[in-house]
Amino acid sequence: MKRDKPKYKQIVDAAVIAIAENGYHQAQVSKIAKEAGVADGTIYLYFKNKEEILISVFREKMGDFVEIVKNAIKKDITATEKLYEMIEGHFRWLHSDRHLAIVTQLELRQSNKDLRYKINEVLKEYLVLLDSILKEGIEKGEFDGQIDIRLARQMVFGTIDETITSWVMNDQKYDLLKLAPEVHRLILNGMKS
Amino acid sequence: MKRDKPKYKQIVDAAVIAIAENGYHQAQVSKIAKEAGVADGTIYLYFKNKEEILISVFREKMGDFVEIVKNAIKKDITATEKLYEMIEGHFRWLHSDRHLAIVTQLELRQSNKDLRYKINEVLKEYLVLLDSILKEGIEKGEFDGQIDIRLARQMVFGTIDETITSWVMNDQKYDLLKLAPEVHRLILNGMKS
Amino acid sequence: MKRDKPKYKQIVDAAVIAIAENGYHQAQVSKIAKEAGVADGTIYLYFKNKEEILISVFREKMGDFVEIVKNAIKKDITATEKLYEMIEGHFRWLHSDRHLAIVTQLELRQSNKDLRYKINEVLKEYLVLLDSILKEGIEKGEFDGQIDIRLARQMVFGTIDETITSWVMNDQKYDLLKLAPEVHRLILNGMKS
Amino acid sequence: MKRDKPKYKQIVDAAVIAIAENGYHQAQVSKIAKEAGVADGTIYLYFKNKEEILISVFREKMGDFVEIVKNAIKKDITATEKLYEMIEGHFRWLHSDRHLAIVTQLELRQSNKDLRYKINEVLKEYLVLLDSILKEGIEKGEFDGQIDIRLARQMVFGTIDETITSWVMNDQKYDLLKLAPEVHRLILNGMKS
DNA sequence: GATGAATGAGTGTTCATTCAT
DNA sequence: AATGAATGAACACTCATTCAT
Repeated sequence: MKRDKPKYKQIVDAAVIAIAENGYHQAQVSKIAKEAGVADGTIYLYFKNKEEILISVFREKMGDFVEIVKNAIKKDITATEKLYEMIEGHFRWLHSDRHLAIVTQLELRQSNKDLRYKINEVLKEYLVLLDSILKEGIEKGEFDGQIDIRLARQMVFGTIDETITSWVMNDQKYDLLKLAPEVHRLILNGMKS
Repeated sequence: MKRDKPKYKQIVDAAVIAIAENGYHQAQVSKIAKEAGVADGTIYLYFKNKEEILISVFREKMGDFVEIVKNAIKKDITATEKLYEMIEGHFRWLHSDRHLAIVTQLELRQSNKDLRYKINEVLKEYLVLLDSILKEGIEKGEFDGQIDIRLARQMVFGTIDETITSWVMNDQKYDLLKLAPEVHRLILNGMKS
Repeated sequence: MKRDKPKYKQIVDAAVIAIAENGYHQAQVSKIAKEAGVADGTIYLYFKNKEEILISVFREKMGDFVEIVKNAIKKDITATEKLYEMIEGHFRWLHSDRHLAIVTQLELRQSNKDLRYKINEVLKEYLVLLDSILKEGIEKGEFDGQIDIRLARQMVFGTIDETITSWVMNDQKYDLLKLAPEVHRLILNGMKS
Repeated sequence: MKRDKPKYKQIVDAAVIAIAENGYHQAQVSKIAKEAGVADGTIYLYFKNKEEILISVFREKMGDFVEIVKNAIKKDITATEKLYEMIEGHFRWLHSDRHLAIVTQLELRQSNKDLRYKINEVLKEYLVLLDSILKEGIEKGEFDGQIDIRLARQMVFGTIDETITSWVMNDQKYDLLKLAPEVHRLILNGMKS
């Protein structure tokens, strides 16, 4: 691997832009290469094939975000607060990179099952962190001890993901970050009056 | 349109099976035609192009389900109960057709952005019903008057969708229907103890 | 298989011309299609892939020749005469098709090992016929009972093949057919005075 | 040219091994360089291009063998005996280098027409020696004065070549050297009883 | 002399759609 | 209405060669 070489990062970043601007199926290797300012063949000095570029996009970018969450979890705060940090961090992560938001929420989902399976592997690291927050909250009595962890995880992730996707499909025209408190509140208290 | 002709339905059903069994990208028009027992060219007497078949799959099948929900809403029950009927109905709908579940949760999401926008148009009818339940619940004081309808809708839909997708990705090996009460409870009360 | 359809033969013949005129590595599928007067995609209705075209070229054309030899062998003539018919038939076969001669003697030998292995399978049918002539000649006392059949076969085939290849490499500028009697004589009597 | 520098020979030897072990089309310049223990670019300090390496392989190795034959011809022996020395020498040459045998009999024949014409230029030196033996034999009355020198040459070379190729294709699993007397006998006396 | 990272031209194959029958 | 043979555009990847160091 040559992940430390500057061209590796250069190509990953170019892939995000090429996919966001042209769409998944129209982001040919030659377009990515052009965007990165390298020759087509150079791509293959850093990636085995096109799929490797795409999985790397997700792994590298998601990795940045997982780091943020990991740091938030280490803090001496309640599970409730950690959950907020996760939601807000997730929103902030994609809010700060319009292209990346389009790629993760819309384009990368068009990939074939093989690639999506690999993407899910990366996603698992995120879901494990979420689970640990949920477990901690239950242990500390902050969250309802009766809840099914798997269902709760699906509610949290499903709500966050759907919120971001809607924001992207609406051309990111409102402020995603401002929604964090209300999403947090809904997840914790539900809709009941 | 020739939606009433028997071959129209025949082709739509064949498309569901072809996609579920071969995957979105491997469900060529010729495979759908073979599954439907017609010639390739015949497809084009009933659909303008391949995209039309796929959008029809979603429209026809989703239509069946929307009818169910519409009937549930007419009943003289509380908004809370209507919400339960919707969740349970959604689960029951996909629980009763394994192929369709695979197609809506996994395969159709690989379609390009254009098709997905069109699918979302169809989905809107469903979301409008969901909104009406939410509004009714707020008016009747069952749901918190402070909630943002859009966010609440995204939580409900995101949670349901993620729950079903997880079930499909786990090869539908547990009983989806049994999860309805807990999902309903989580949405209403949240995770807080 | 669709070997009886006229387009099958049309494509095989086009391949011979395309390869002879452009060389093995420059005979792209698109060139063969153009020569055959069909679209590129049409090729794949009759052949699984490019290699299939090439092996078919050899099989179909070699088949024609093997038939000739089979008929010659049935005749009520001596093994010595049968051997002459084989040599003369081989020369006549390639003499009658300049393009095919170039393809079998020069171009097809550039194919990769896989393809050459398959070509050798076809060639085996020819060598079996040769062996049967040799055995018959030995039994009838026409040929030396001491000779090693395998070596004799290699001498006969090696001599014929080298003679034709030289003729092709010299741009087929002399009369190959006239060499048959002398080649026959050399094989039977050797060089000794 | 830099044929005397140690790296020149080093690269030629590496090419033989790389081609024999990987096949003609899989013997990339980078593989030859690696086998020779030099950088890719270094190859181009000694050879104009890849074709130059391959022609050098044939020239250098064939040259060794031609020397042997030249010495054999100088001896005070009959043309018949010289012919035997040539056959036996040819067999011995390739028998002593398994890699080289694969390269000359199988792999190098996959090269394009251009390269094969150049290889034939090198081969000519060998064929001239063969011709001189044939002429001497005729003059001395050992060989039939009626034979066509060119055809006789093609018989001798074709038989030897086909014999060696068969041996290589059979994974060199029998003793090639033992075949020399019988091949010699066949060429001289033919198959007739 | 030696290196090796970078280059970029070149091609077999698939499949949605058409149209003569 | 129905057929299915024919079409042809579109793209990831390899590898011989170069040249700045």
